[in-house]
Amino acid sequence: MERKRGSGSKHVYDILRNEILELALPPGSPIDEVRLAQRFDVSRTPVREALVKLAADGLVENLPNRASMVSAIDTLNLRSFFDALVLMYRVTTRLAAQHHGPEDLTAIRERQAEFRRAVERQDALAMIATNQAFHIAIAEAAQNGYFLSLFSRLLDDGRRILRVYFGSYEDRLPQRFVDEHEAMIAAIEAGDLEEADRLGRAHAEQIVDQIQNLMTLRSDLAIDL
Amino acid sequence: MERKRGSGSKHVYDILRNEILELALPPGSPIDEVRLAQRFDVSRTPVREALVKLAADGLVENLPNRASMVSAIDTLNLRSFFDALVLMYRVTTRLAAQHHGPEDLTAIRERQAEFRRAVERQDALAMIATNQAFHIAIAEAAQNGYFLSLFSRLLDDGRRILRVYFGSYEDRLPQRFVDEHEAMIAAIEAGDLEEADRLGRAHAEQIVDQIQNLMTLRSDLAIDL
DNA sequence: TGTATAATCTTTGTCGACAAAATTCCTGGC
DNA sequence: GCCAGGAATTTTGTCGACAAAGATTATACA
Repeated sequence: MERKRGSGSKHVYDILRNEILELALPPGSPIDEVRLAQRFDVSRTPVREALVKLAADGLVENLPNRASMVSAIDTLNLRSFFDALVLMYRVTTRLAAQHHGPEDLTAIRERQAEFRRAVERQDALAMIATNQAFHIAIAEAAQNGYFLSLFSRLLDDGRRILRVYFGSYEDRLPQRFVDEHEAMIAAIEAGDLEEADRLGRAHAEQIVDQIQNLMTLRSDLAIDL
Repeated sequence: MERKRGSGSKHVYDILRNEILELALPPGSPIDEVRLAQRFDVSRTPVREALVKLAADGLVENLPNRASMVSAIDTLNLRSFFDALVLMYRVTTRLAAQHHGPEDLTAIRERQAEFRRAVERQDALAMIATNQAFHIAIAEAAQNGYFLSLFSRLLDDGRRILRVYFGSYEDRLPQRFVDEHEAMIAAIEAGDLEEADRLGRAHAEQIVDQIQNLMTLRSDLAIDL
């Protein structure tokens, strides 16, 4: 099984990235380059390249002369995270209303249909994933690479935060999200910037409130905000 | 001249990054790994690691099986850049007013003093650098890593854009900037969120307008907005 | 002469190896 | 029994080398 030249590093990067986001590699766990090299049947060089990229993404920390570690969640400041998340929800929805093209809308609607199906069959993991894809589609319609990259990073961090604090995902995203998504699509299609902004903000703040409520309920896991 | 173990990659990264931002390496120019390795008297391994990091910063593009290139400016969307820049000016100034500590203010004031001196002696390059440092200090006072990293990237891109379009820096930042900076400091110190936001926005939009004015004047260099 | 094809050269992606740094384990002393 | 110091092991950072992919040059043919 020969792999194509140049794909080694990317392959390792993709797999590792996914395992970190899925918490198969828990935060704080050390990363052994040699073991990874054996596992993927490559040398240490592409493994190290993948680790450098993951460090740039903020998913691993690269201590000098020491083993790399999956970046810990407690280094994430939750207040910063919520502030940035709300702002990016707002601005991507607003700019999508301003700059979207017709093909953007079809992509957004497809993601929304997938999200709706996940909600209907009460598949919590799929809800997280499809909700994320829905908002990434909106961010792509906003046609601003700066906001897209920050938003992507925020949603990735959010996945890890949710899984760390509410590991089992027993809490389901409500039907209400489906309706809010529909309203956002309508505002984007209508090109109503203010309404899109308002909906994005309300949607984001509802998510933040929900997370914070769960956190106060589980005060044993509480961390300083 | 033995260099310390582990510093090789970082050394190459720092030098290259600075040369890219200073346009000593112009956008679009190819990067030869072997030549860099010889120049820095290291092997290709740390050079490649530095290039991967720079690619993550968006400063170089890494084409598979082809030479890496300094990322071209025309891939930057100026509208996106301006949108993101204005928003980050606003939000960092606002959050600095909300979350700053006393040591943040002294750091901000130091940067402002350096900026004032640069304006007084009409040192254009120093103006750019100290103005950037001033706003980074504000962003650090805002205590939000997400916004800080995006803002840093935006200011770096801004340096390259300015140098590409107005290579000689003959245009000087006006005294007015010094006064606006003072007003921002006062609002931050007073904890006046709305005023800080308003000043940040006005400051940013003035900068954007100034750049756009220069661009229309030099329509020969005009690109699509 | 211009173009397509083949041979050659250059440059990247990957590998195994080695040395430095860190970690672990062992030994000796209290 | 516990701690300190040092040896041995493990793991990282760097290196030189080789093969594959791309770029370049040379060649054959129309």
